[in-house]
Amino acid sequence: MEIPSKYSPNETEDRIYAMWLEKKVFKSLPNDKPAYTIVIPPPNVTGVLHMGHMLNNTIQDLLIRRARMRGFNACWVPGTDHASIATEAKVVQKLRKEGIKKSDLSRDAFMEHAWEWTHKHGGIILDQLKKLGASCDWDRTRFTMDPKYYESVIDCFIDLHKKGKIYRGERMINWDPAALTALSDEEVIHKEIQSKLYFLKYQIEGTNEFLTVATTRPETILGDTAVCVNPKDERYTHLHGKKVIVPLVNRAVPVIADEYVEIEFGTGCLKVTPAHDQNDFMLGEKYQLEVINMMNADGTISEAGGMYVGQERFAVRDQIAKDLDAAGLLAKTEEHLNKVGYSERTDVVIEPRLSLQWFVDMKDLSKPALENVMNDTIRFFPPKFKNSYRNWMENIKDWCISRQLWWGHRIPAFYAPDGSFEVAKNIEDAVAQFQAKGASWSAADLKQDDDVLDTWFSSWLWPISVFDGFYSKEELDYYYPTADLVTAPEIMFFWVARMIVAGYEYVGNFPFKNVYYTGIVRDKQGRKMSKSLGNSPDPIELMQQFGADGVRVGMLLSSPAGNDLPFDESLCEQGRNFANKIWNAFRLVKSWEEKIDASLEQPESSAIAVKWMNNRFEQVLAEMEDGYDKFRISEVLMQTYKLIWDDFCAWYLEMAKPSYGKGIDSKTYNDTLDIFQNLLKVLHPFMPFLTEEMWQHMDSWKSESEMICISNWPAAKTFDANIQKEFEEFEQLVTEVRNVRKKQNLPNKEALVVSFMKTANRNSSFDAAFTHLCNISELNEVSEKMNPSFSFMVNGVEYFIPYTASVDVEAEQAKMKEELAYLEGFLKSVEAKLSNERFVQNAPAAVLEGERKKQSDALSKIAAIKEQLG
RNA sequence: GGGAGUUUAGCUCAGCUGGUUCAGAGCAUCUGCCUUACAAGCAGAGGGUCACUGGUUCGAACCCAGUAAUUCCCA
Repeated sequence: MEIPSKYSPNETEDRIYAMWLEKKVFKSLPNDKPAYTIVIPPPNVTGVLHMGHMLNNTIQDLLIRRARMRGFNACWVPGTDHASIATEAKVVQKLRKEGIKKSDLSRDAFMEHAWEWTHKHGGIILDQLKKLGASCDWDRTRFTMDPKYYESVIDCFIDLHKKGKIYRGERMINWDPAALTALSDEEVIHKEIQSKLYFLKYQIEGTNEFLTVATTRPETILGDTAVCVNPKDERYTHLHGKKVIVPLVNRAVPVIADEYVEIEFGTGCLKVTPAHDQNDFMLGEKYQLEVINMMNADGTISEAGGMYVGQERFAVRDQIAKDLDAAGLLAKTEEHLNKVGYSERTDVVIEPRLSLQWFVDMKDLSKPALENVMNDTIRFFPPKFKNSYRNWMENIKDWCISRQLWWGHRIPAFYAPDGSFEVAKNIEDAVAQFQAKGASWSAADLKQDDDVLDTWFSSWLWPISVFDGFYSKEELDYYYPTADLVTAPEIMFFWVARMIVAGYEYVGNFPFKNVYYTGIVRDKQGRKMSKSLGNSPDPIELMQQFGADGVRVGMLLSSPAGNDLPFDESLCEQGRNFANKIWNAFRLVKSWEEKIDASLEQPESSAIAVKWMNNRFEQVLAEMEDGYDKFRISEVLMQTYKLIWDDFCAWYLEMAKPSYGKGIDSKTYNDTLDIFQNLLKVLHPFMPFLTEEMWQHMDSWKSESEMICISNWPAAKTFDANIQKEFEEFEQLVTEVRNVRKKQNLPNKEALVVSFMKTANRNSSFDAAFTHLCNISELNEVSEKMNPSFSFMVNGVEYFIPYTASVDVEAEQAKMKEELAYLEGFLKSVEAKLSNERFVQNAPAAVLEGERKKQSDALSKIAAIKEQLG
């Protein structure tokens, strides 16, 4: 059979993936085997695959594939998130293009559009994951708005409300005046903005004196109800208890004193607008200040403002500055670098706003979640994230869960005309509950809350609800807790922490054992990859160019847990090259099939090669298992890479390769197949397509297991560190000989004679491999130095290769002198150490011994060079 | 403003208990090679004041303090 010299992933990957699906190898149902479960961080239902997903899902696939091969019942649950605000924004945008305004639609009509949009664009991302090779159990695909999932979210709300953990209250929230909804803190992006600091003059009541107050938002004076100074600020002590007149508005407000005010900032005086600033609200509650809400939901000035009514907030800011200036009440303005909150979705400036919202009281709920991360019941990788987790959980605030949107889980609260309400699963239950309390409202009287729940209020149940855990214990008991969660550190608070909270609250156990935090994928300039910057490559195109395996390797080559990944296409190129390298190793071994000569004995050089390679495999396997335990994925990949490229291809295959025109003995051939098979197994999680393709080409492998993805992971055996040590000497020897060849321009075809000085303890175990690999015609033991010749020392044994005519003797001697000088300097430093009494007294024996060995090695090398120089 | 990191070769990173795993890896670079699996390759080589300053120690990339640069999270 003809195998092309270049591996072409495009012809392979779809075929292999189709085979896996057809054989249902990713399917999982509870059985006798131990479960190993991962739930996917559900991407936005209408989203498309970006590089962050690629990284994330490659890691998950790797973990799940390895687990599957290690004999676990591996279950990777895929699914998507309804992404309330993002999806609704897209639907609104699409409708607008069609000339339809959301406000003209009924809720039901809008929902129809939203579902239509979801069905049209939903699931694209899941198909893209298949290209990547993701071995999810696709039959389990879940969506956070599936009927059963929906129900669990509503039941959770009702339950927490019953427990008194959910309440309704007036709070300062982040208001998006464009989307007309409250946002969670996490949906607000703080940007540094060059703005102005306005210095406003407040007349002190009953005097002609003025107090100057600095503010970035002069329009909010319409809502001022106090001015605050620091009690320690001596400049203003005389004003405590006095009143000042708000400029233009002419309202008299008290001067209050609170430590909150920073003496250094501005003039040290703070205007207090309780309705329009989080901290001012706090001051307002503390000092019982009047609350004037001077702004409408859309960001225009309200009736309560009294002036500029109906005008837009930023227009008023400019206007009021002019008017203040005209009235002589604007002392000055300064440039000021200010942090301003913007809406993640609409990119408008957030308005702090008082409003009635639903909250979850997190204080008690979060306790087990904090404790069990800190005590490593749930382990974070890398562990440094425990610090910020603790910081957040210890200062946790109540969670605002209502959103003024339609796309999502509608809050199950039913209001009576008198404003009283009941939380119930449906309107019938609500009527019954009202009646139980003696209120005889009928269904027609009641109105359900218009708002929906924060998306995270559904996704925090993900590890439970994907198994219908609220309604059936069967699957939950088997699959939960899951093994690993792979996600980005940015959503540690709004997702990871809350899943842990929900896990303890509803299952009484943690949702996952390990959390692996990936880094952020950045471009070469260190910028985060984003659609708006247009600096993100299209993952699908990348996979077409380099193959899914190449891209997987590229992503993992440089991404230790928690570290950002500076993405560069050259990494994928490296991955592709690696695939090709293995492919060609396969071609070589495959070609031996026809060269087997049963009459041949295994040559000694091959026997040692097999022995060493098997030993090497065990050694690296042990290192890899250790790396996996610590989630040091990129290190494991690099170990695998070097094991295959360097150890197997560069050394083993070269040693085992029959000489030109010769056949191969069947023992070496079979040993090589066994070695190759193990290598492919440990490589499979990284490069599933390539390894499966090769597996399918080799009948003897297929007879062990139909497919590599369900074959058995190699069991760890012991290894002999001595063999590796001997190999390293051999490696050095080969390199020295190659250098000599290079110096003389001697091609490998020409055989060489190598001599070595008779020594008692020279190890000869690799001699056969040495003569085979380096084309040595004679390897002689001599008792006298050979001159003139190249000489070098490997582990205390001196080797000689006679000069041929073309050697530049002068240059050789100059080089030797250089080395001599270096060795003498080295010796001096070692001897200085050894003559230091305190070192000799304090250093451990092993260190001392090492230093003495350095000394004796250096001495013998120096002697050898001196002799060579004559 | 509060908190958490990071700084080692041109790039991306290892370096675990202070000492032979101690200055390393991959990529990139340079020099030879179309050598009968692979030029997407082979063989070899060069490359670092371990951010800076001080301290502890017989001994510091590693521990301590300070400085600088930088990233992230929170307000």
